[in-house]
Amino acid sequence: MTPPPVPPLLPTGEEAARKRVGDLDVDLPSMAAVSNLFRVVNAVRNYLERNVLRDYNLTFSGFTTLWVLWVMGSMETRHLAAEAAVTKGTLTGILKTLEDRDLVERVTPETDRRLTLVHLTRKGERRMRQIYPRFNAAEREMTAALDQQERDEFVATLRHLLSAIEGLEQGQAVNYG
Amino acid sequence: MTPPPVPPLLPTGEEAARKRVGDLDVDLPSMAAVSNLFRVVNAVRNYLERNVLRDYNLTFSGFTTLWVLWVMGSMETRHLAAEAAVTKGTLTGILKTLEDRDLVERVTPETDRRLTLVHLTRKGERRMRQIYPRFNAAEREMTAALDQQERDEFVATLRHLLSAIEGLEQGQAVNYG
DNA sequence: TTGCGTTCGTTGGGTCCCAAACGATAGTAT
DNA sequence: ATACTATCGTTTGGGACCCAACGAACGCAA
Repeated sequence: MTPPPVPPLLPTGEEAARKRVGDLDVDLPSMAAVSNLFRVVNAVRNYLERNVLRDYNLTFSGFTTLWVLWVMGSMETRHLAAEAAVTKGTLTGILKTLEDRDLVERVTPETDRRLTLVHLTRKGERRMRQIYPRFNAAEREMTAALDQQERDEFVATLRHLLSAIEGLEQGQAVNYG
Repeated sequence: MTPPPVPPLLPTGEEAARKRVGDLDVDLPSMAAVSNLFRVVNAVRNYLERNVLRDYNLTFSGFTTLWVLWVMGSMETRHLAAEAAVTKGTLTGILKTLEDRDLVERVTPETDRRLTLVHLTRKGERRMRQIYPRFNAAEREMTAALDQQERDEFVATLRHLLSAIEGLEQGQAVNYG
């Protein structure tokens, strides 16, 4: 375990980026916002997967899907996909995995045989009651560095961004359908 | 194209979540921070992929990889993986795709045949000069809703979160290696 | 009732993603 | 020289992800 011969590369590469694109007409603040956003999300997802979800053999997407069902109740596939922010095709695979583990069930209603109603099994609900407290505790650990005001402003900005981007997508909407 | 018979579900499900977990001892603000963070990133990634990257047949990961090479110059696989925030194994696949498209090259240096040095081809560099202005323009569109102060505070909070999470991971570090 | 367009969830193909195991290479201590 | 050990990038296996194409089921009009 010898120390590396050279100092580690800049973690974010931001300084290098500023120099490289300096001659182009680049908006650096928006670059910083987007690239740091992705860094944070990677860190958050990895932290949750490695410290919580791993113990229950669940992926982040699997957890999200179970969470939506737990919070909002049984729902049809396309709505579930929209809530979990994945396409219907992706959700098919996720549900297959969860169904193999007996955490969810798929039912075709007789009133319209095109549909599929998804709901949590008993086991799925029990599992969520175990996991969620730990998941939320990890969320709290990660955001503990922010005081109340900074955290509230952060959430407000996230909502602000979300509605702005949805506005940009008008007419060519992301449909997850 | 008939309108849906019922109003769309709450996009974030936050209200429903508050009711569902109300009896548990849950930290709602951190839940809001994390879940909105993921929503925003999904929206940002989708917007960039559909409006910019798609025209060049590039995935988000492929673009990120090219961007790091473009900005920071040729580098060895493990460093590139760390910069792009993926594991070495993942990067192997990404590089295979990019190499098939003649955008990057892999070279084994004679001084140490365990290593692989990755660099952009001429075509790869030309491609980046085409794409990046459009990519950055899209970044600017998405963050245009934020005034300068809000944007700066947002970036500061992102950095704050990043270092906090890295602190939590001490000793069981994520090392993309 | 027989078409015909629409709306479902699923499938297939290509890519990405991680963790773990692996083979090749290099360094080091006998 | 010869093991031992550490360090590379790659491979493997399970899963997630999108898009586009699809078949089954539905609804409505001719």
